[in-house]
Parts: sequence; structure tokens; C-alpha cells
Amino acid sequence: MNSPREPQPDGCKPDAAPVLCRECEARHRGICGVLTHEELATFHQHAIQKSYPKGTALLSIGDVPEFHANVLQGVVKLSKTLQDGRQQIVGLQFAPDFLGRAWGEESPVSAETATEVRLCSFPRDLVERMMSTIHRLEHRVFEQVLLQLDLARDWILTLGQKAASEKVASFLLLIATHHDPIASATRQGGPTTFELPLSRGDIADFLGLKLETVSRQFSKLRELDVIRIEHSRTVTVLNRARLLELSGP
Amino acid sequence: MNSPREPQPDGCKPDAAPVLCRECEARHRGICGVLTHEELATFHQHAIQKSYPKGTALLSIGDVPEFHANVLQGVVKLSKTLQDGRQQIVGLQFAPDFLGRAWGEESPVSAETATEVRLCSFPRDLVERMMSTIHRLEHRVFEQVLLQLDLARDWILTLGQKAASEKVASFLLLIATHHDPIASATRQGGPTTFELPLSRGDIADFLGLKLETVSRQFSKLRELDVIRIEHSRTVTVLNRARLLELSGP
DNA sequence: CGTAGTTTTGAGTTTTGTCAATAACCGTGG
DNA sequence: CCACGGTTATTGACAAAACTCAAAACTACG
Repeated sequence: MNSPREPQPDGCKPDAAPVLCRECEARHRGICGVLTHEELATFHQHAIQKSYPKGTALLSIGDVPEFHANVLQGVVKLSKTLQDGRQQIVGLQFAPDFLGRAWGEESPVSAETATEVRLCSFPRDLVERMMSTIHRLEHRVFEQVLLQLDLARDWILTLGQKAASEKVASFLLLIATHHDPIASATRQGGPTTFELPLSRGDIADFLGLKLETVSRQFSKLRELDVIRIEHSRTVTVLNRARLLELSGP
Repeated sequence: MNSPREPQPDGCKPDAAPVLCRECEARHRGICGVLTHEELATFHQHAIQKSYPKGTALLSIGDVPEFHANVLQGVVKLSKTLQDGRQQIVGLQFAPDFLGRAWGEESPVSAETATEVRLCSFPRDLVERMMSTIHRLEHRVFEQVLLQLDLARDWILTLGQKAASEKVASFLLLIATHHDPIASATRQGGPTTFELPLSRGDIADFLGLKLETVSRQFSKLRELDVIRIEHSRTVTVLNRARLLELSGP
């Protein structure tokens, strides 16, 4: 894939990477994974790591963002709104997703933290300069965007064709998969427990439903012993196979 | 944007381009616009232009496509299906869109011609080789994918939040805009007439509705004198402003 | 002109949304 | 620690929107 003249990324080598990057998920699975130690050092020099409390508006529609960022922890909601206020969440970003449009145009979506979120931010012009210099980096971001497109289209299928019960089941699987990709992939039966990163209202905005409908579907799943709910936000998937069936795939 | 060493695309120069490309929309607004005459000649040497009748399956989910292609005429539906057969159209491709995933993985969607379609196809490995060699080309394809992502997210908003009547109005505006981008942008009031590229059933699959619902909404718009319909497929927008309001933007 | 495939329209059912009341949860300050 | 108020979630009763099934009208095409 890399042309012979291109330097190889150093992501796997023992380690001369900046200390803060060594433990970072973005360095391995995220876009920093394609950088050499030297490039990573440059990048890191201008990076700011910071936490944002739940509910922070990171970006509004039409803003020209000053920073791009890696999501290190937590979940960011991307959303769009109609003039009368109806809101739709059009995407969720988890670690180690790269946040921010590739080019500096106006953002077509607004971004808000759904949970407490930790970001590693870079000045926009630095990212853009490095993307145009380091072909590998642009390529990597390209791949991420392609993945986002696939996810968006999957969600279009869910929004357009599935019933409320199927939508809620699909959502739970989405979160469960992000929480524990291994158990989900190997389809081990053991129950998984996780915190929902979204409120009922947010889930409704994500699924194109009303929050009462979401709540009713949660209750139904609980009555079927497919899930258990504690404190409204802590969910245990008791029967993943059944949940998968109910998601109507 | 282009680094100084990069050759400039020849799209605007008088013309030494292959004859067939001179009139081609893809050469100007599509991805071929970034190529030099020389590069275009290479590309063109391996290109096949061909028409496909309405209803042709170009690609199924999971196929590894042998060709990438520019859409020269007509409309291509991209769709996804649930196991029980429910279908959702996740995207429409018009000229001069570039069709085919950037990398040669399995296609996550199926592609079918909605109308008669004319394609200019290139062997996949050629496209991939040229994309990795010609940075400008990859960049251009990247931009197109970014645009597709924005469109997909717009559609998520429509599917998730809008009522049936708003969905149908939005669809008509989408088609009207593609048919006559100038009139739509300048918002001139004059009526526009065009052929719908999709059947009622297809429109329903695009909007996440049933075809009866779509039909009723068409009738409603006709009763409001917002549109006129002849032979089911020929639509005249009589009142674009009203249609825009009804699309709930 | 007749037939196959679309599209429109109608009547009744199901799903989801709306409005409203109650219950659970969370942080704060006593 | 508990009581309090504000927020969030659940549940119920009813209304509205969209779907289903069925029949009729229209269109395209041989």
C-alpha cells in the first residue's frame, strides 16, 4: 500500500514516541498510527489534551473549526436541526475517532459531548499542512471518512426500515459493540454490562423516535429478559442472540 | 492546494484531450477534472463507455467490483436490504458522480440502475494504481466521498425527523435541484418540469415509507397546486417556494 | 384493443406520537 | 444522613400518522 520511498510508520516499534502518546489509543487504532516517531513528535508538540464536561458544545453548524481532534475518551454527538427545533443525531464518535472535517470548510453538523469527553486537539492549519505533506496521513483520514460513510448508510437503513423495537435493539447492540468489541465479534454468550452514553431523549433523537417510545421499548426488552436496567443508565445484555434477532438485521 | 512540484490539471486548457472526453461532464465537474491531458489519455485508453437499461443490477452487496465508473447519464440507486427483504435506498448517484468504492473491498451496498444509465468504466486496478500515484486524483475522490457523507447525513435528518409529507416534498426538491441546479440556486419562481427517475415504490424505499403513502402525498401536493403530474412520472413544480416550506427545512 | 404493471383511492388496523400524571434519580444544603 | 427541588424516566389514555389489504383507474406496450 505504501510506496517504497515512503517512510514506514513507527507505531509498532519499541518506542521513542512522545510519552503522552505511548498509551494513547489514537496512536494505535487512530490516525496517529500512520505517523513516524518524528512526525508524531511534531504533531504532539502542538497538541492539547483536555477534558470537557457532559453537554459541552464543541462546534455549531456553520462554524469554521479552529481545531481538529482525536476523541480519547467518551462519546461525541454530531447533530443536525430543522428550523422548528426538531433535532437528529447524525453520528456518534467514540475513541479513537478523528473529529473534525478534513478541510476547513464550515461544519455541516454541530458537535456536542454526550458524556464527559477527553480530546487531543490540534490546530487546524497544522493538521491540514501535515495531511497535504504526509500522504499516508491523508490516506488514513480518507479511510476513516469512508468508514463514517458506511456507518451513516447503515443508519439510514435502520431509520428508514426498522420498527421502533428494532431500532432500540440496534442501538443497544451498537453501544455494546463499542463497549466490548471482542465479546461482540466472537459472539460469546456471556452477559455484558455497560453505561449508556446517551439519555433517553438523545437516544430518541438518534433513532428518530420520541423519548416515550424509547422508554416503552426498553421496558419491553426488560420484560422479555433480554436486558436488565439499573439506575436507568446501566444496561446488562442478558441474551445477546435474542437482542440480535430483535434488531432485525 | 497543489504542491508546487505537482503538474496542474489541464481541464481548462484549449484542448488536446481525448476526443470522447471533450464533451464529458466528468472531465469538468467529475473526477477527471484533476487530470492532465496525458493522464487523461492513459485513463481513457482503458475506459469503456456503455449504456445499461433501466433495472440493471450493477453490483451486489459483498461483490468486489471489477470496475469503477463515472455516471455520465441517468440515475443509479445504492441500496441495502434487511434479511426479510425490506429495502432501503441509501443513496442516489447522478452524473458526473464517481461510482464505486475507493478501495477494492467488498461493496457495502448494492447498485442498480434506476433509469437507463450511461457509464464510463475503468478497471479497478488501474484506478487504484492511478489514485496512489496521482495524489490530486485521490484528493478529488476524497472530496467526493466527503460530499457523499454530507448528503447521507442530510438524508438521516430527513428520515429521522420529517413527516411523510415533508419527506416527499424534500424528495421533489432533490430531484428538481439535480435537474436544474441553476434555477434552484437562484430561486427563480418559474415552473420547472422534469421526469421522476424513480417509481413510486422506489421513492418509498428511498423515503422509508410505503408506496401508497407516497402516492397519497403526491395527490395532496397536486390538490394544493404545488405540483402538476402527467403520466405519473412527469412532474411540474408550480410553486417552488411553497414546496420548500412544505419540505420543513 | 387487451394485458401486465403501475398508480391511485378507500376502509380499517397498527404503530407511534401527544399530553399528562407519577415515579426514580441526583446533587445540594441542612 | 436525610429532605428537597430539579431533572430524567416510566407509565397510561387517547389521538394522529402511517401501514395493510383490497379494489379500481391509469399507463405502457405489444
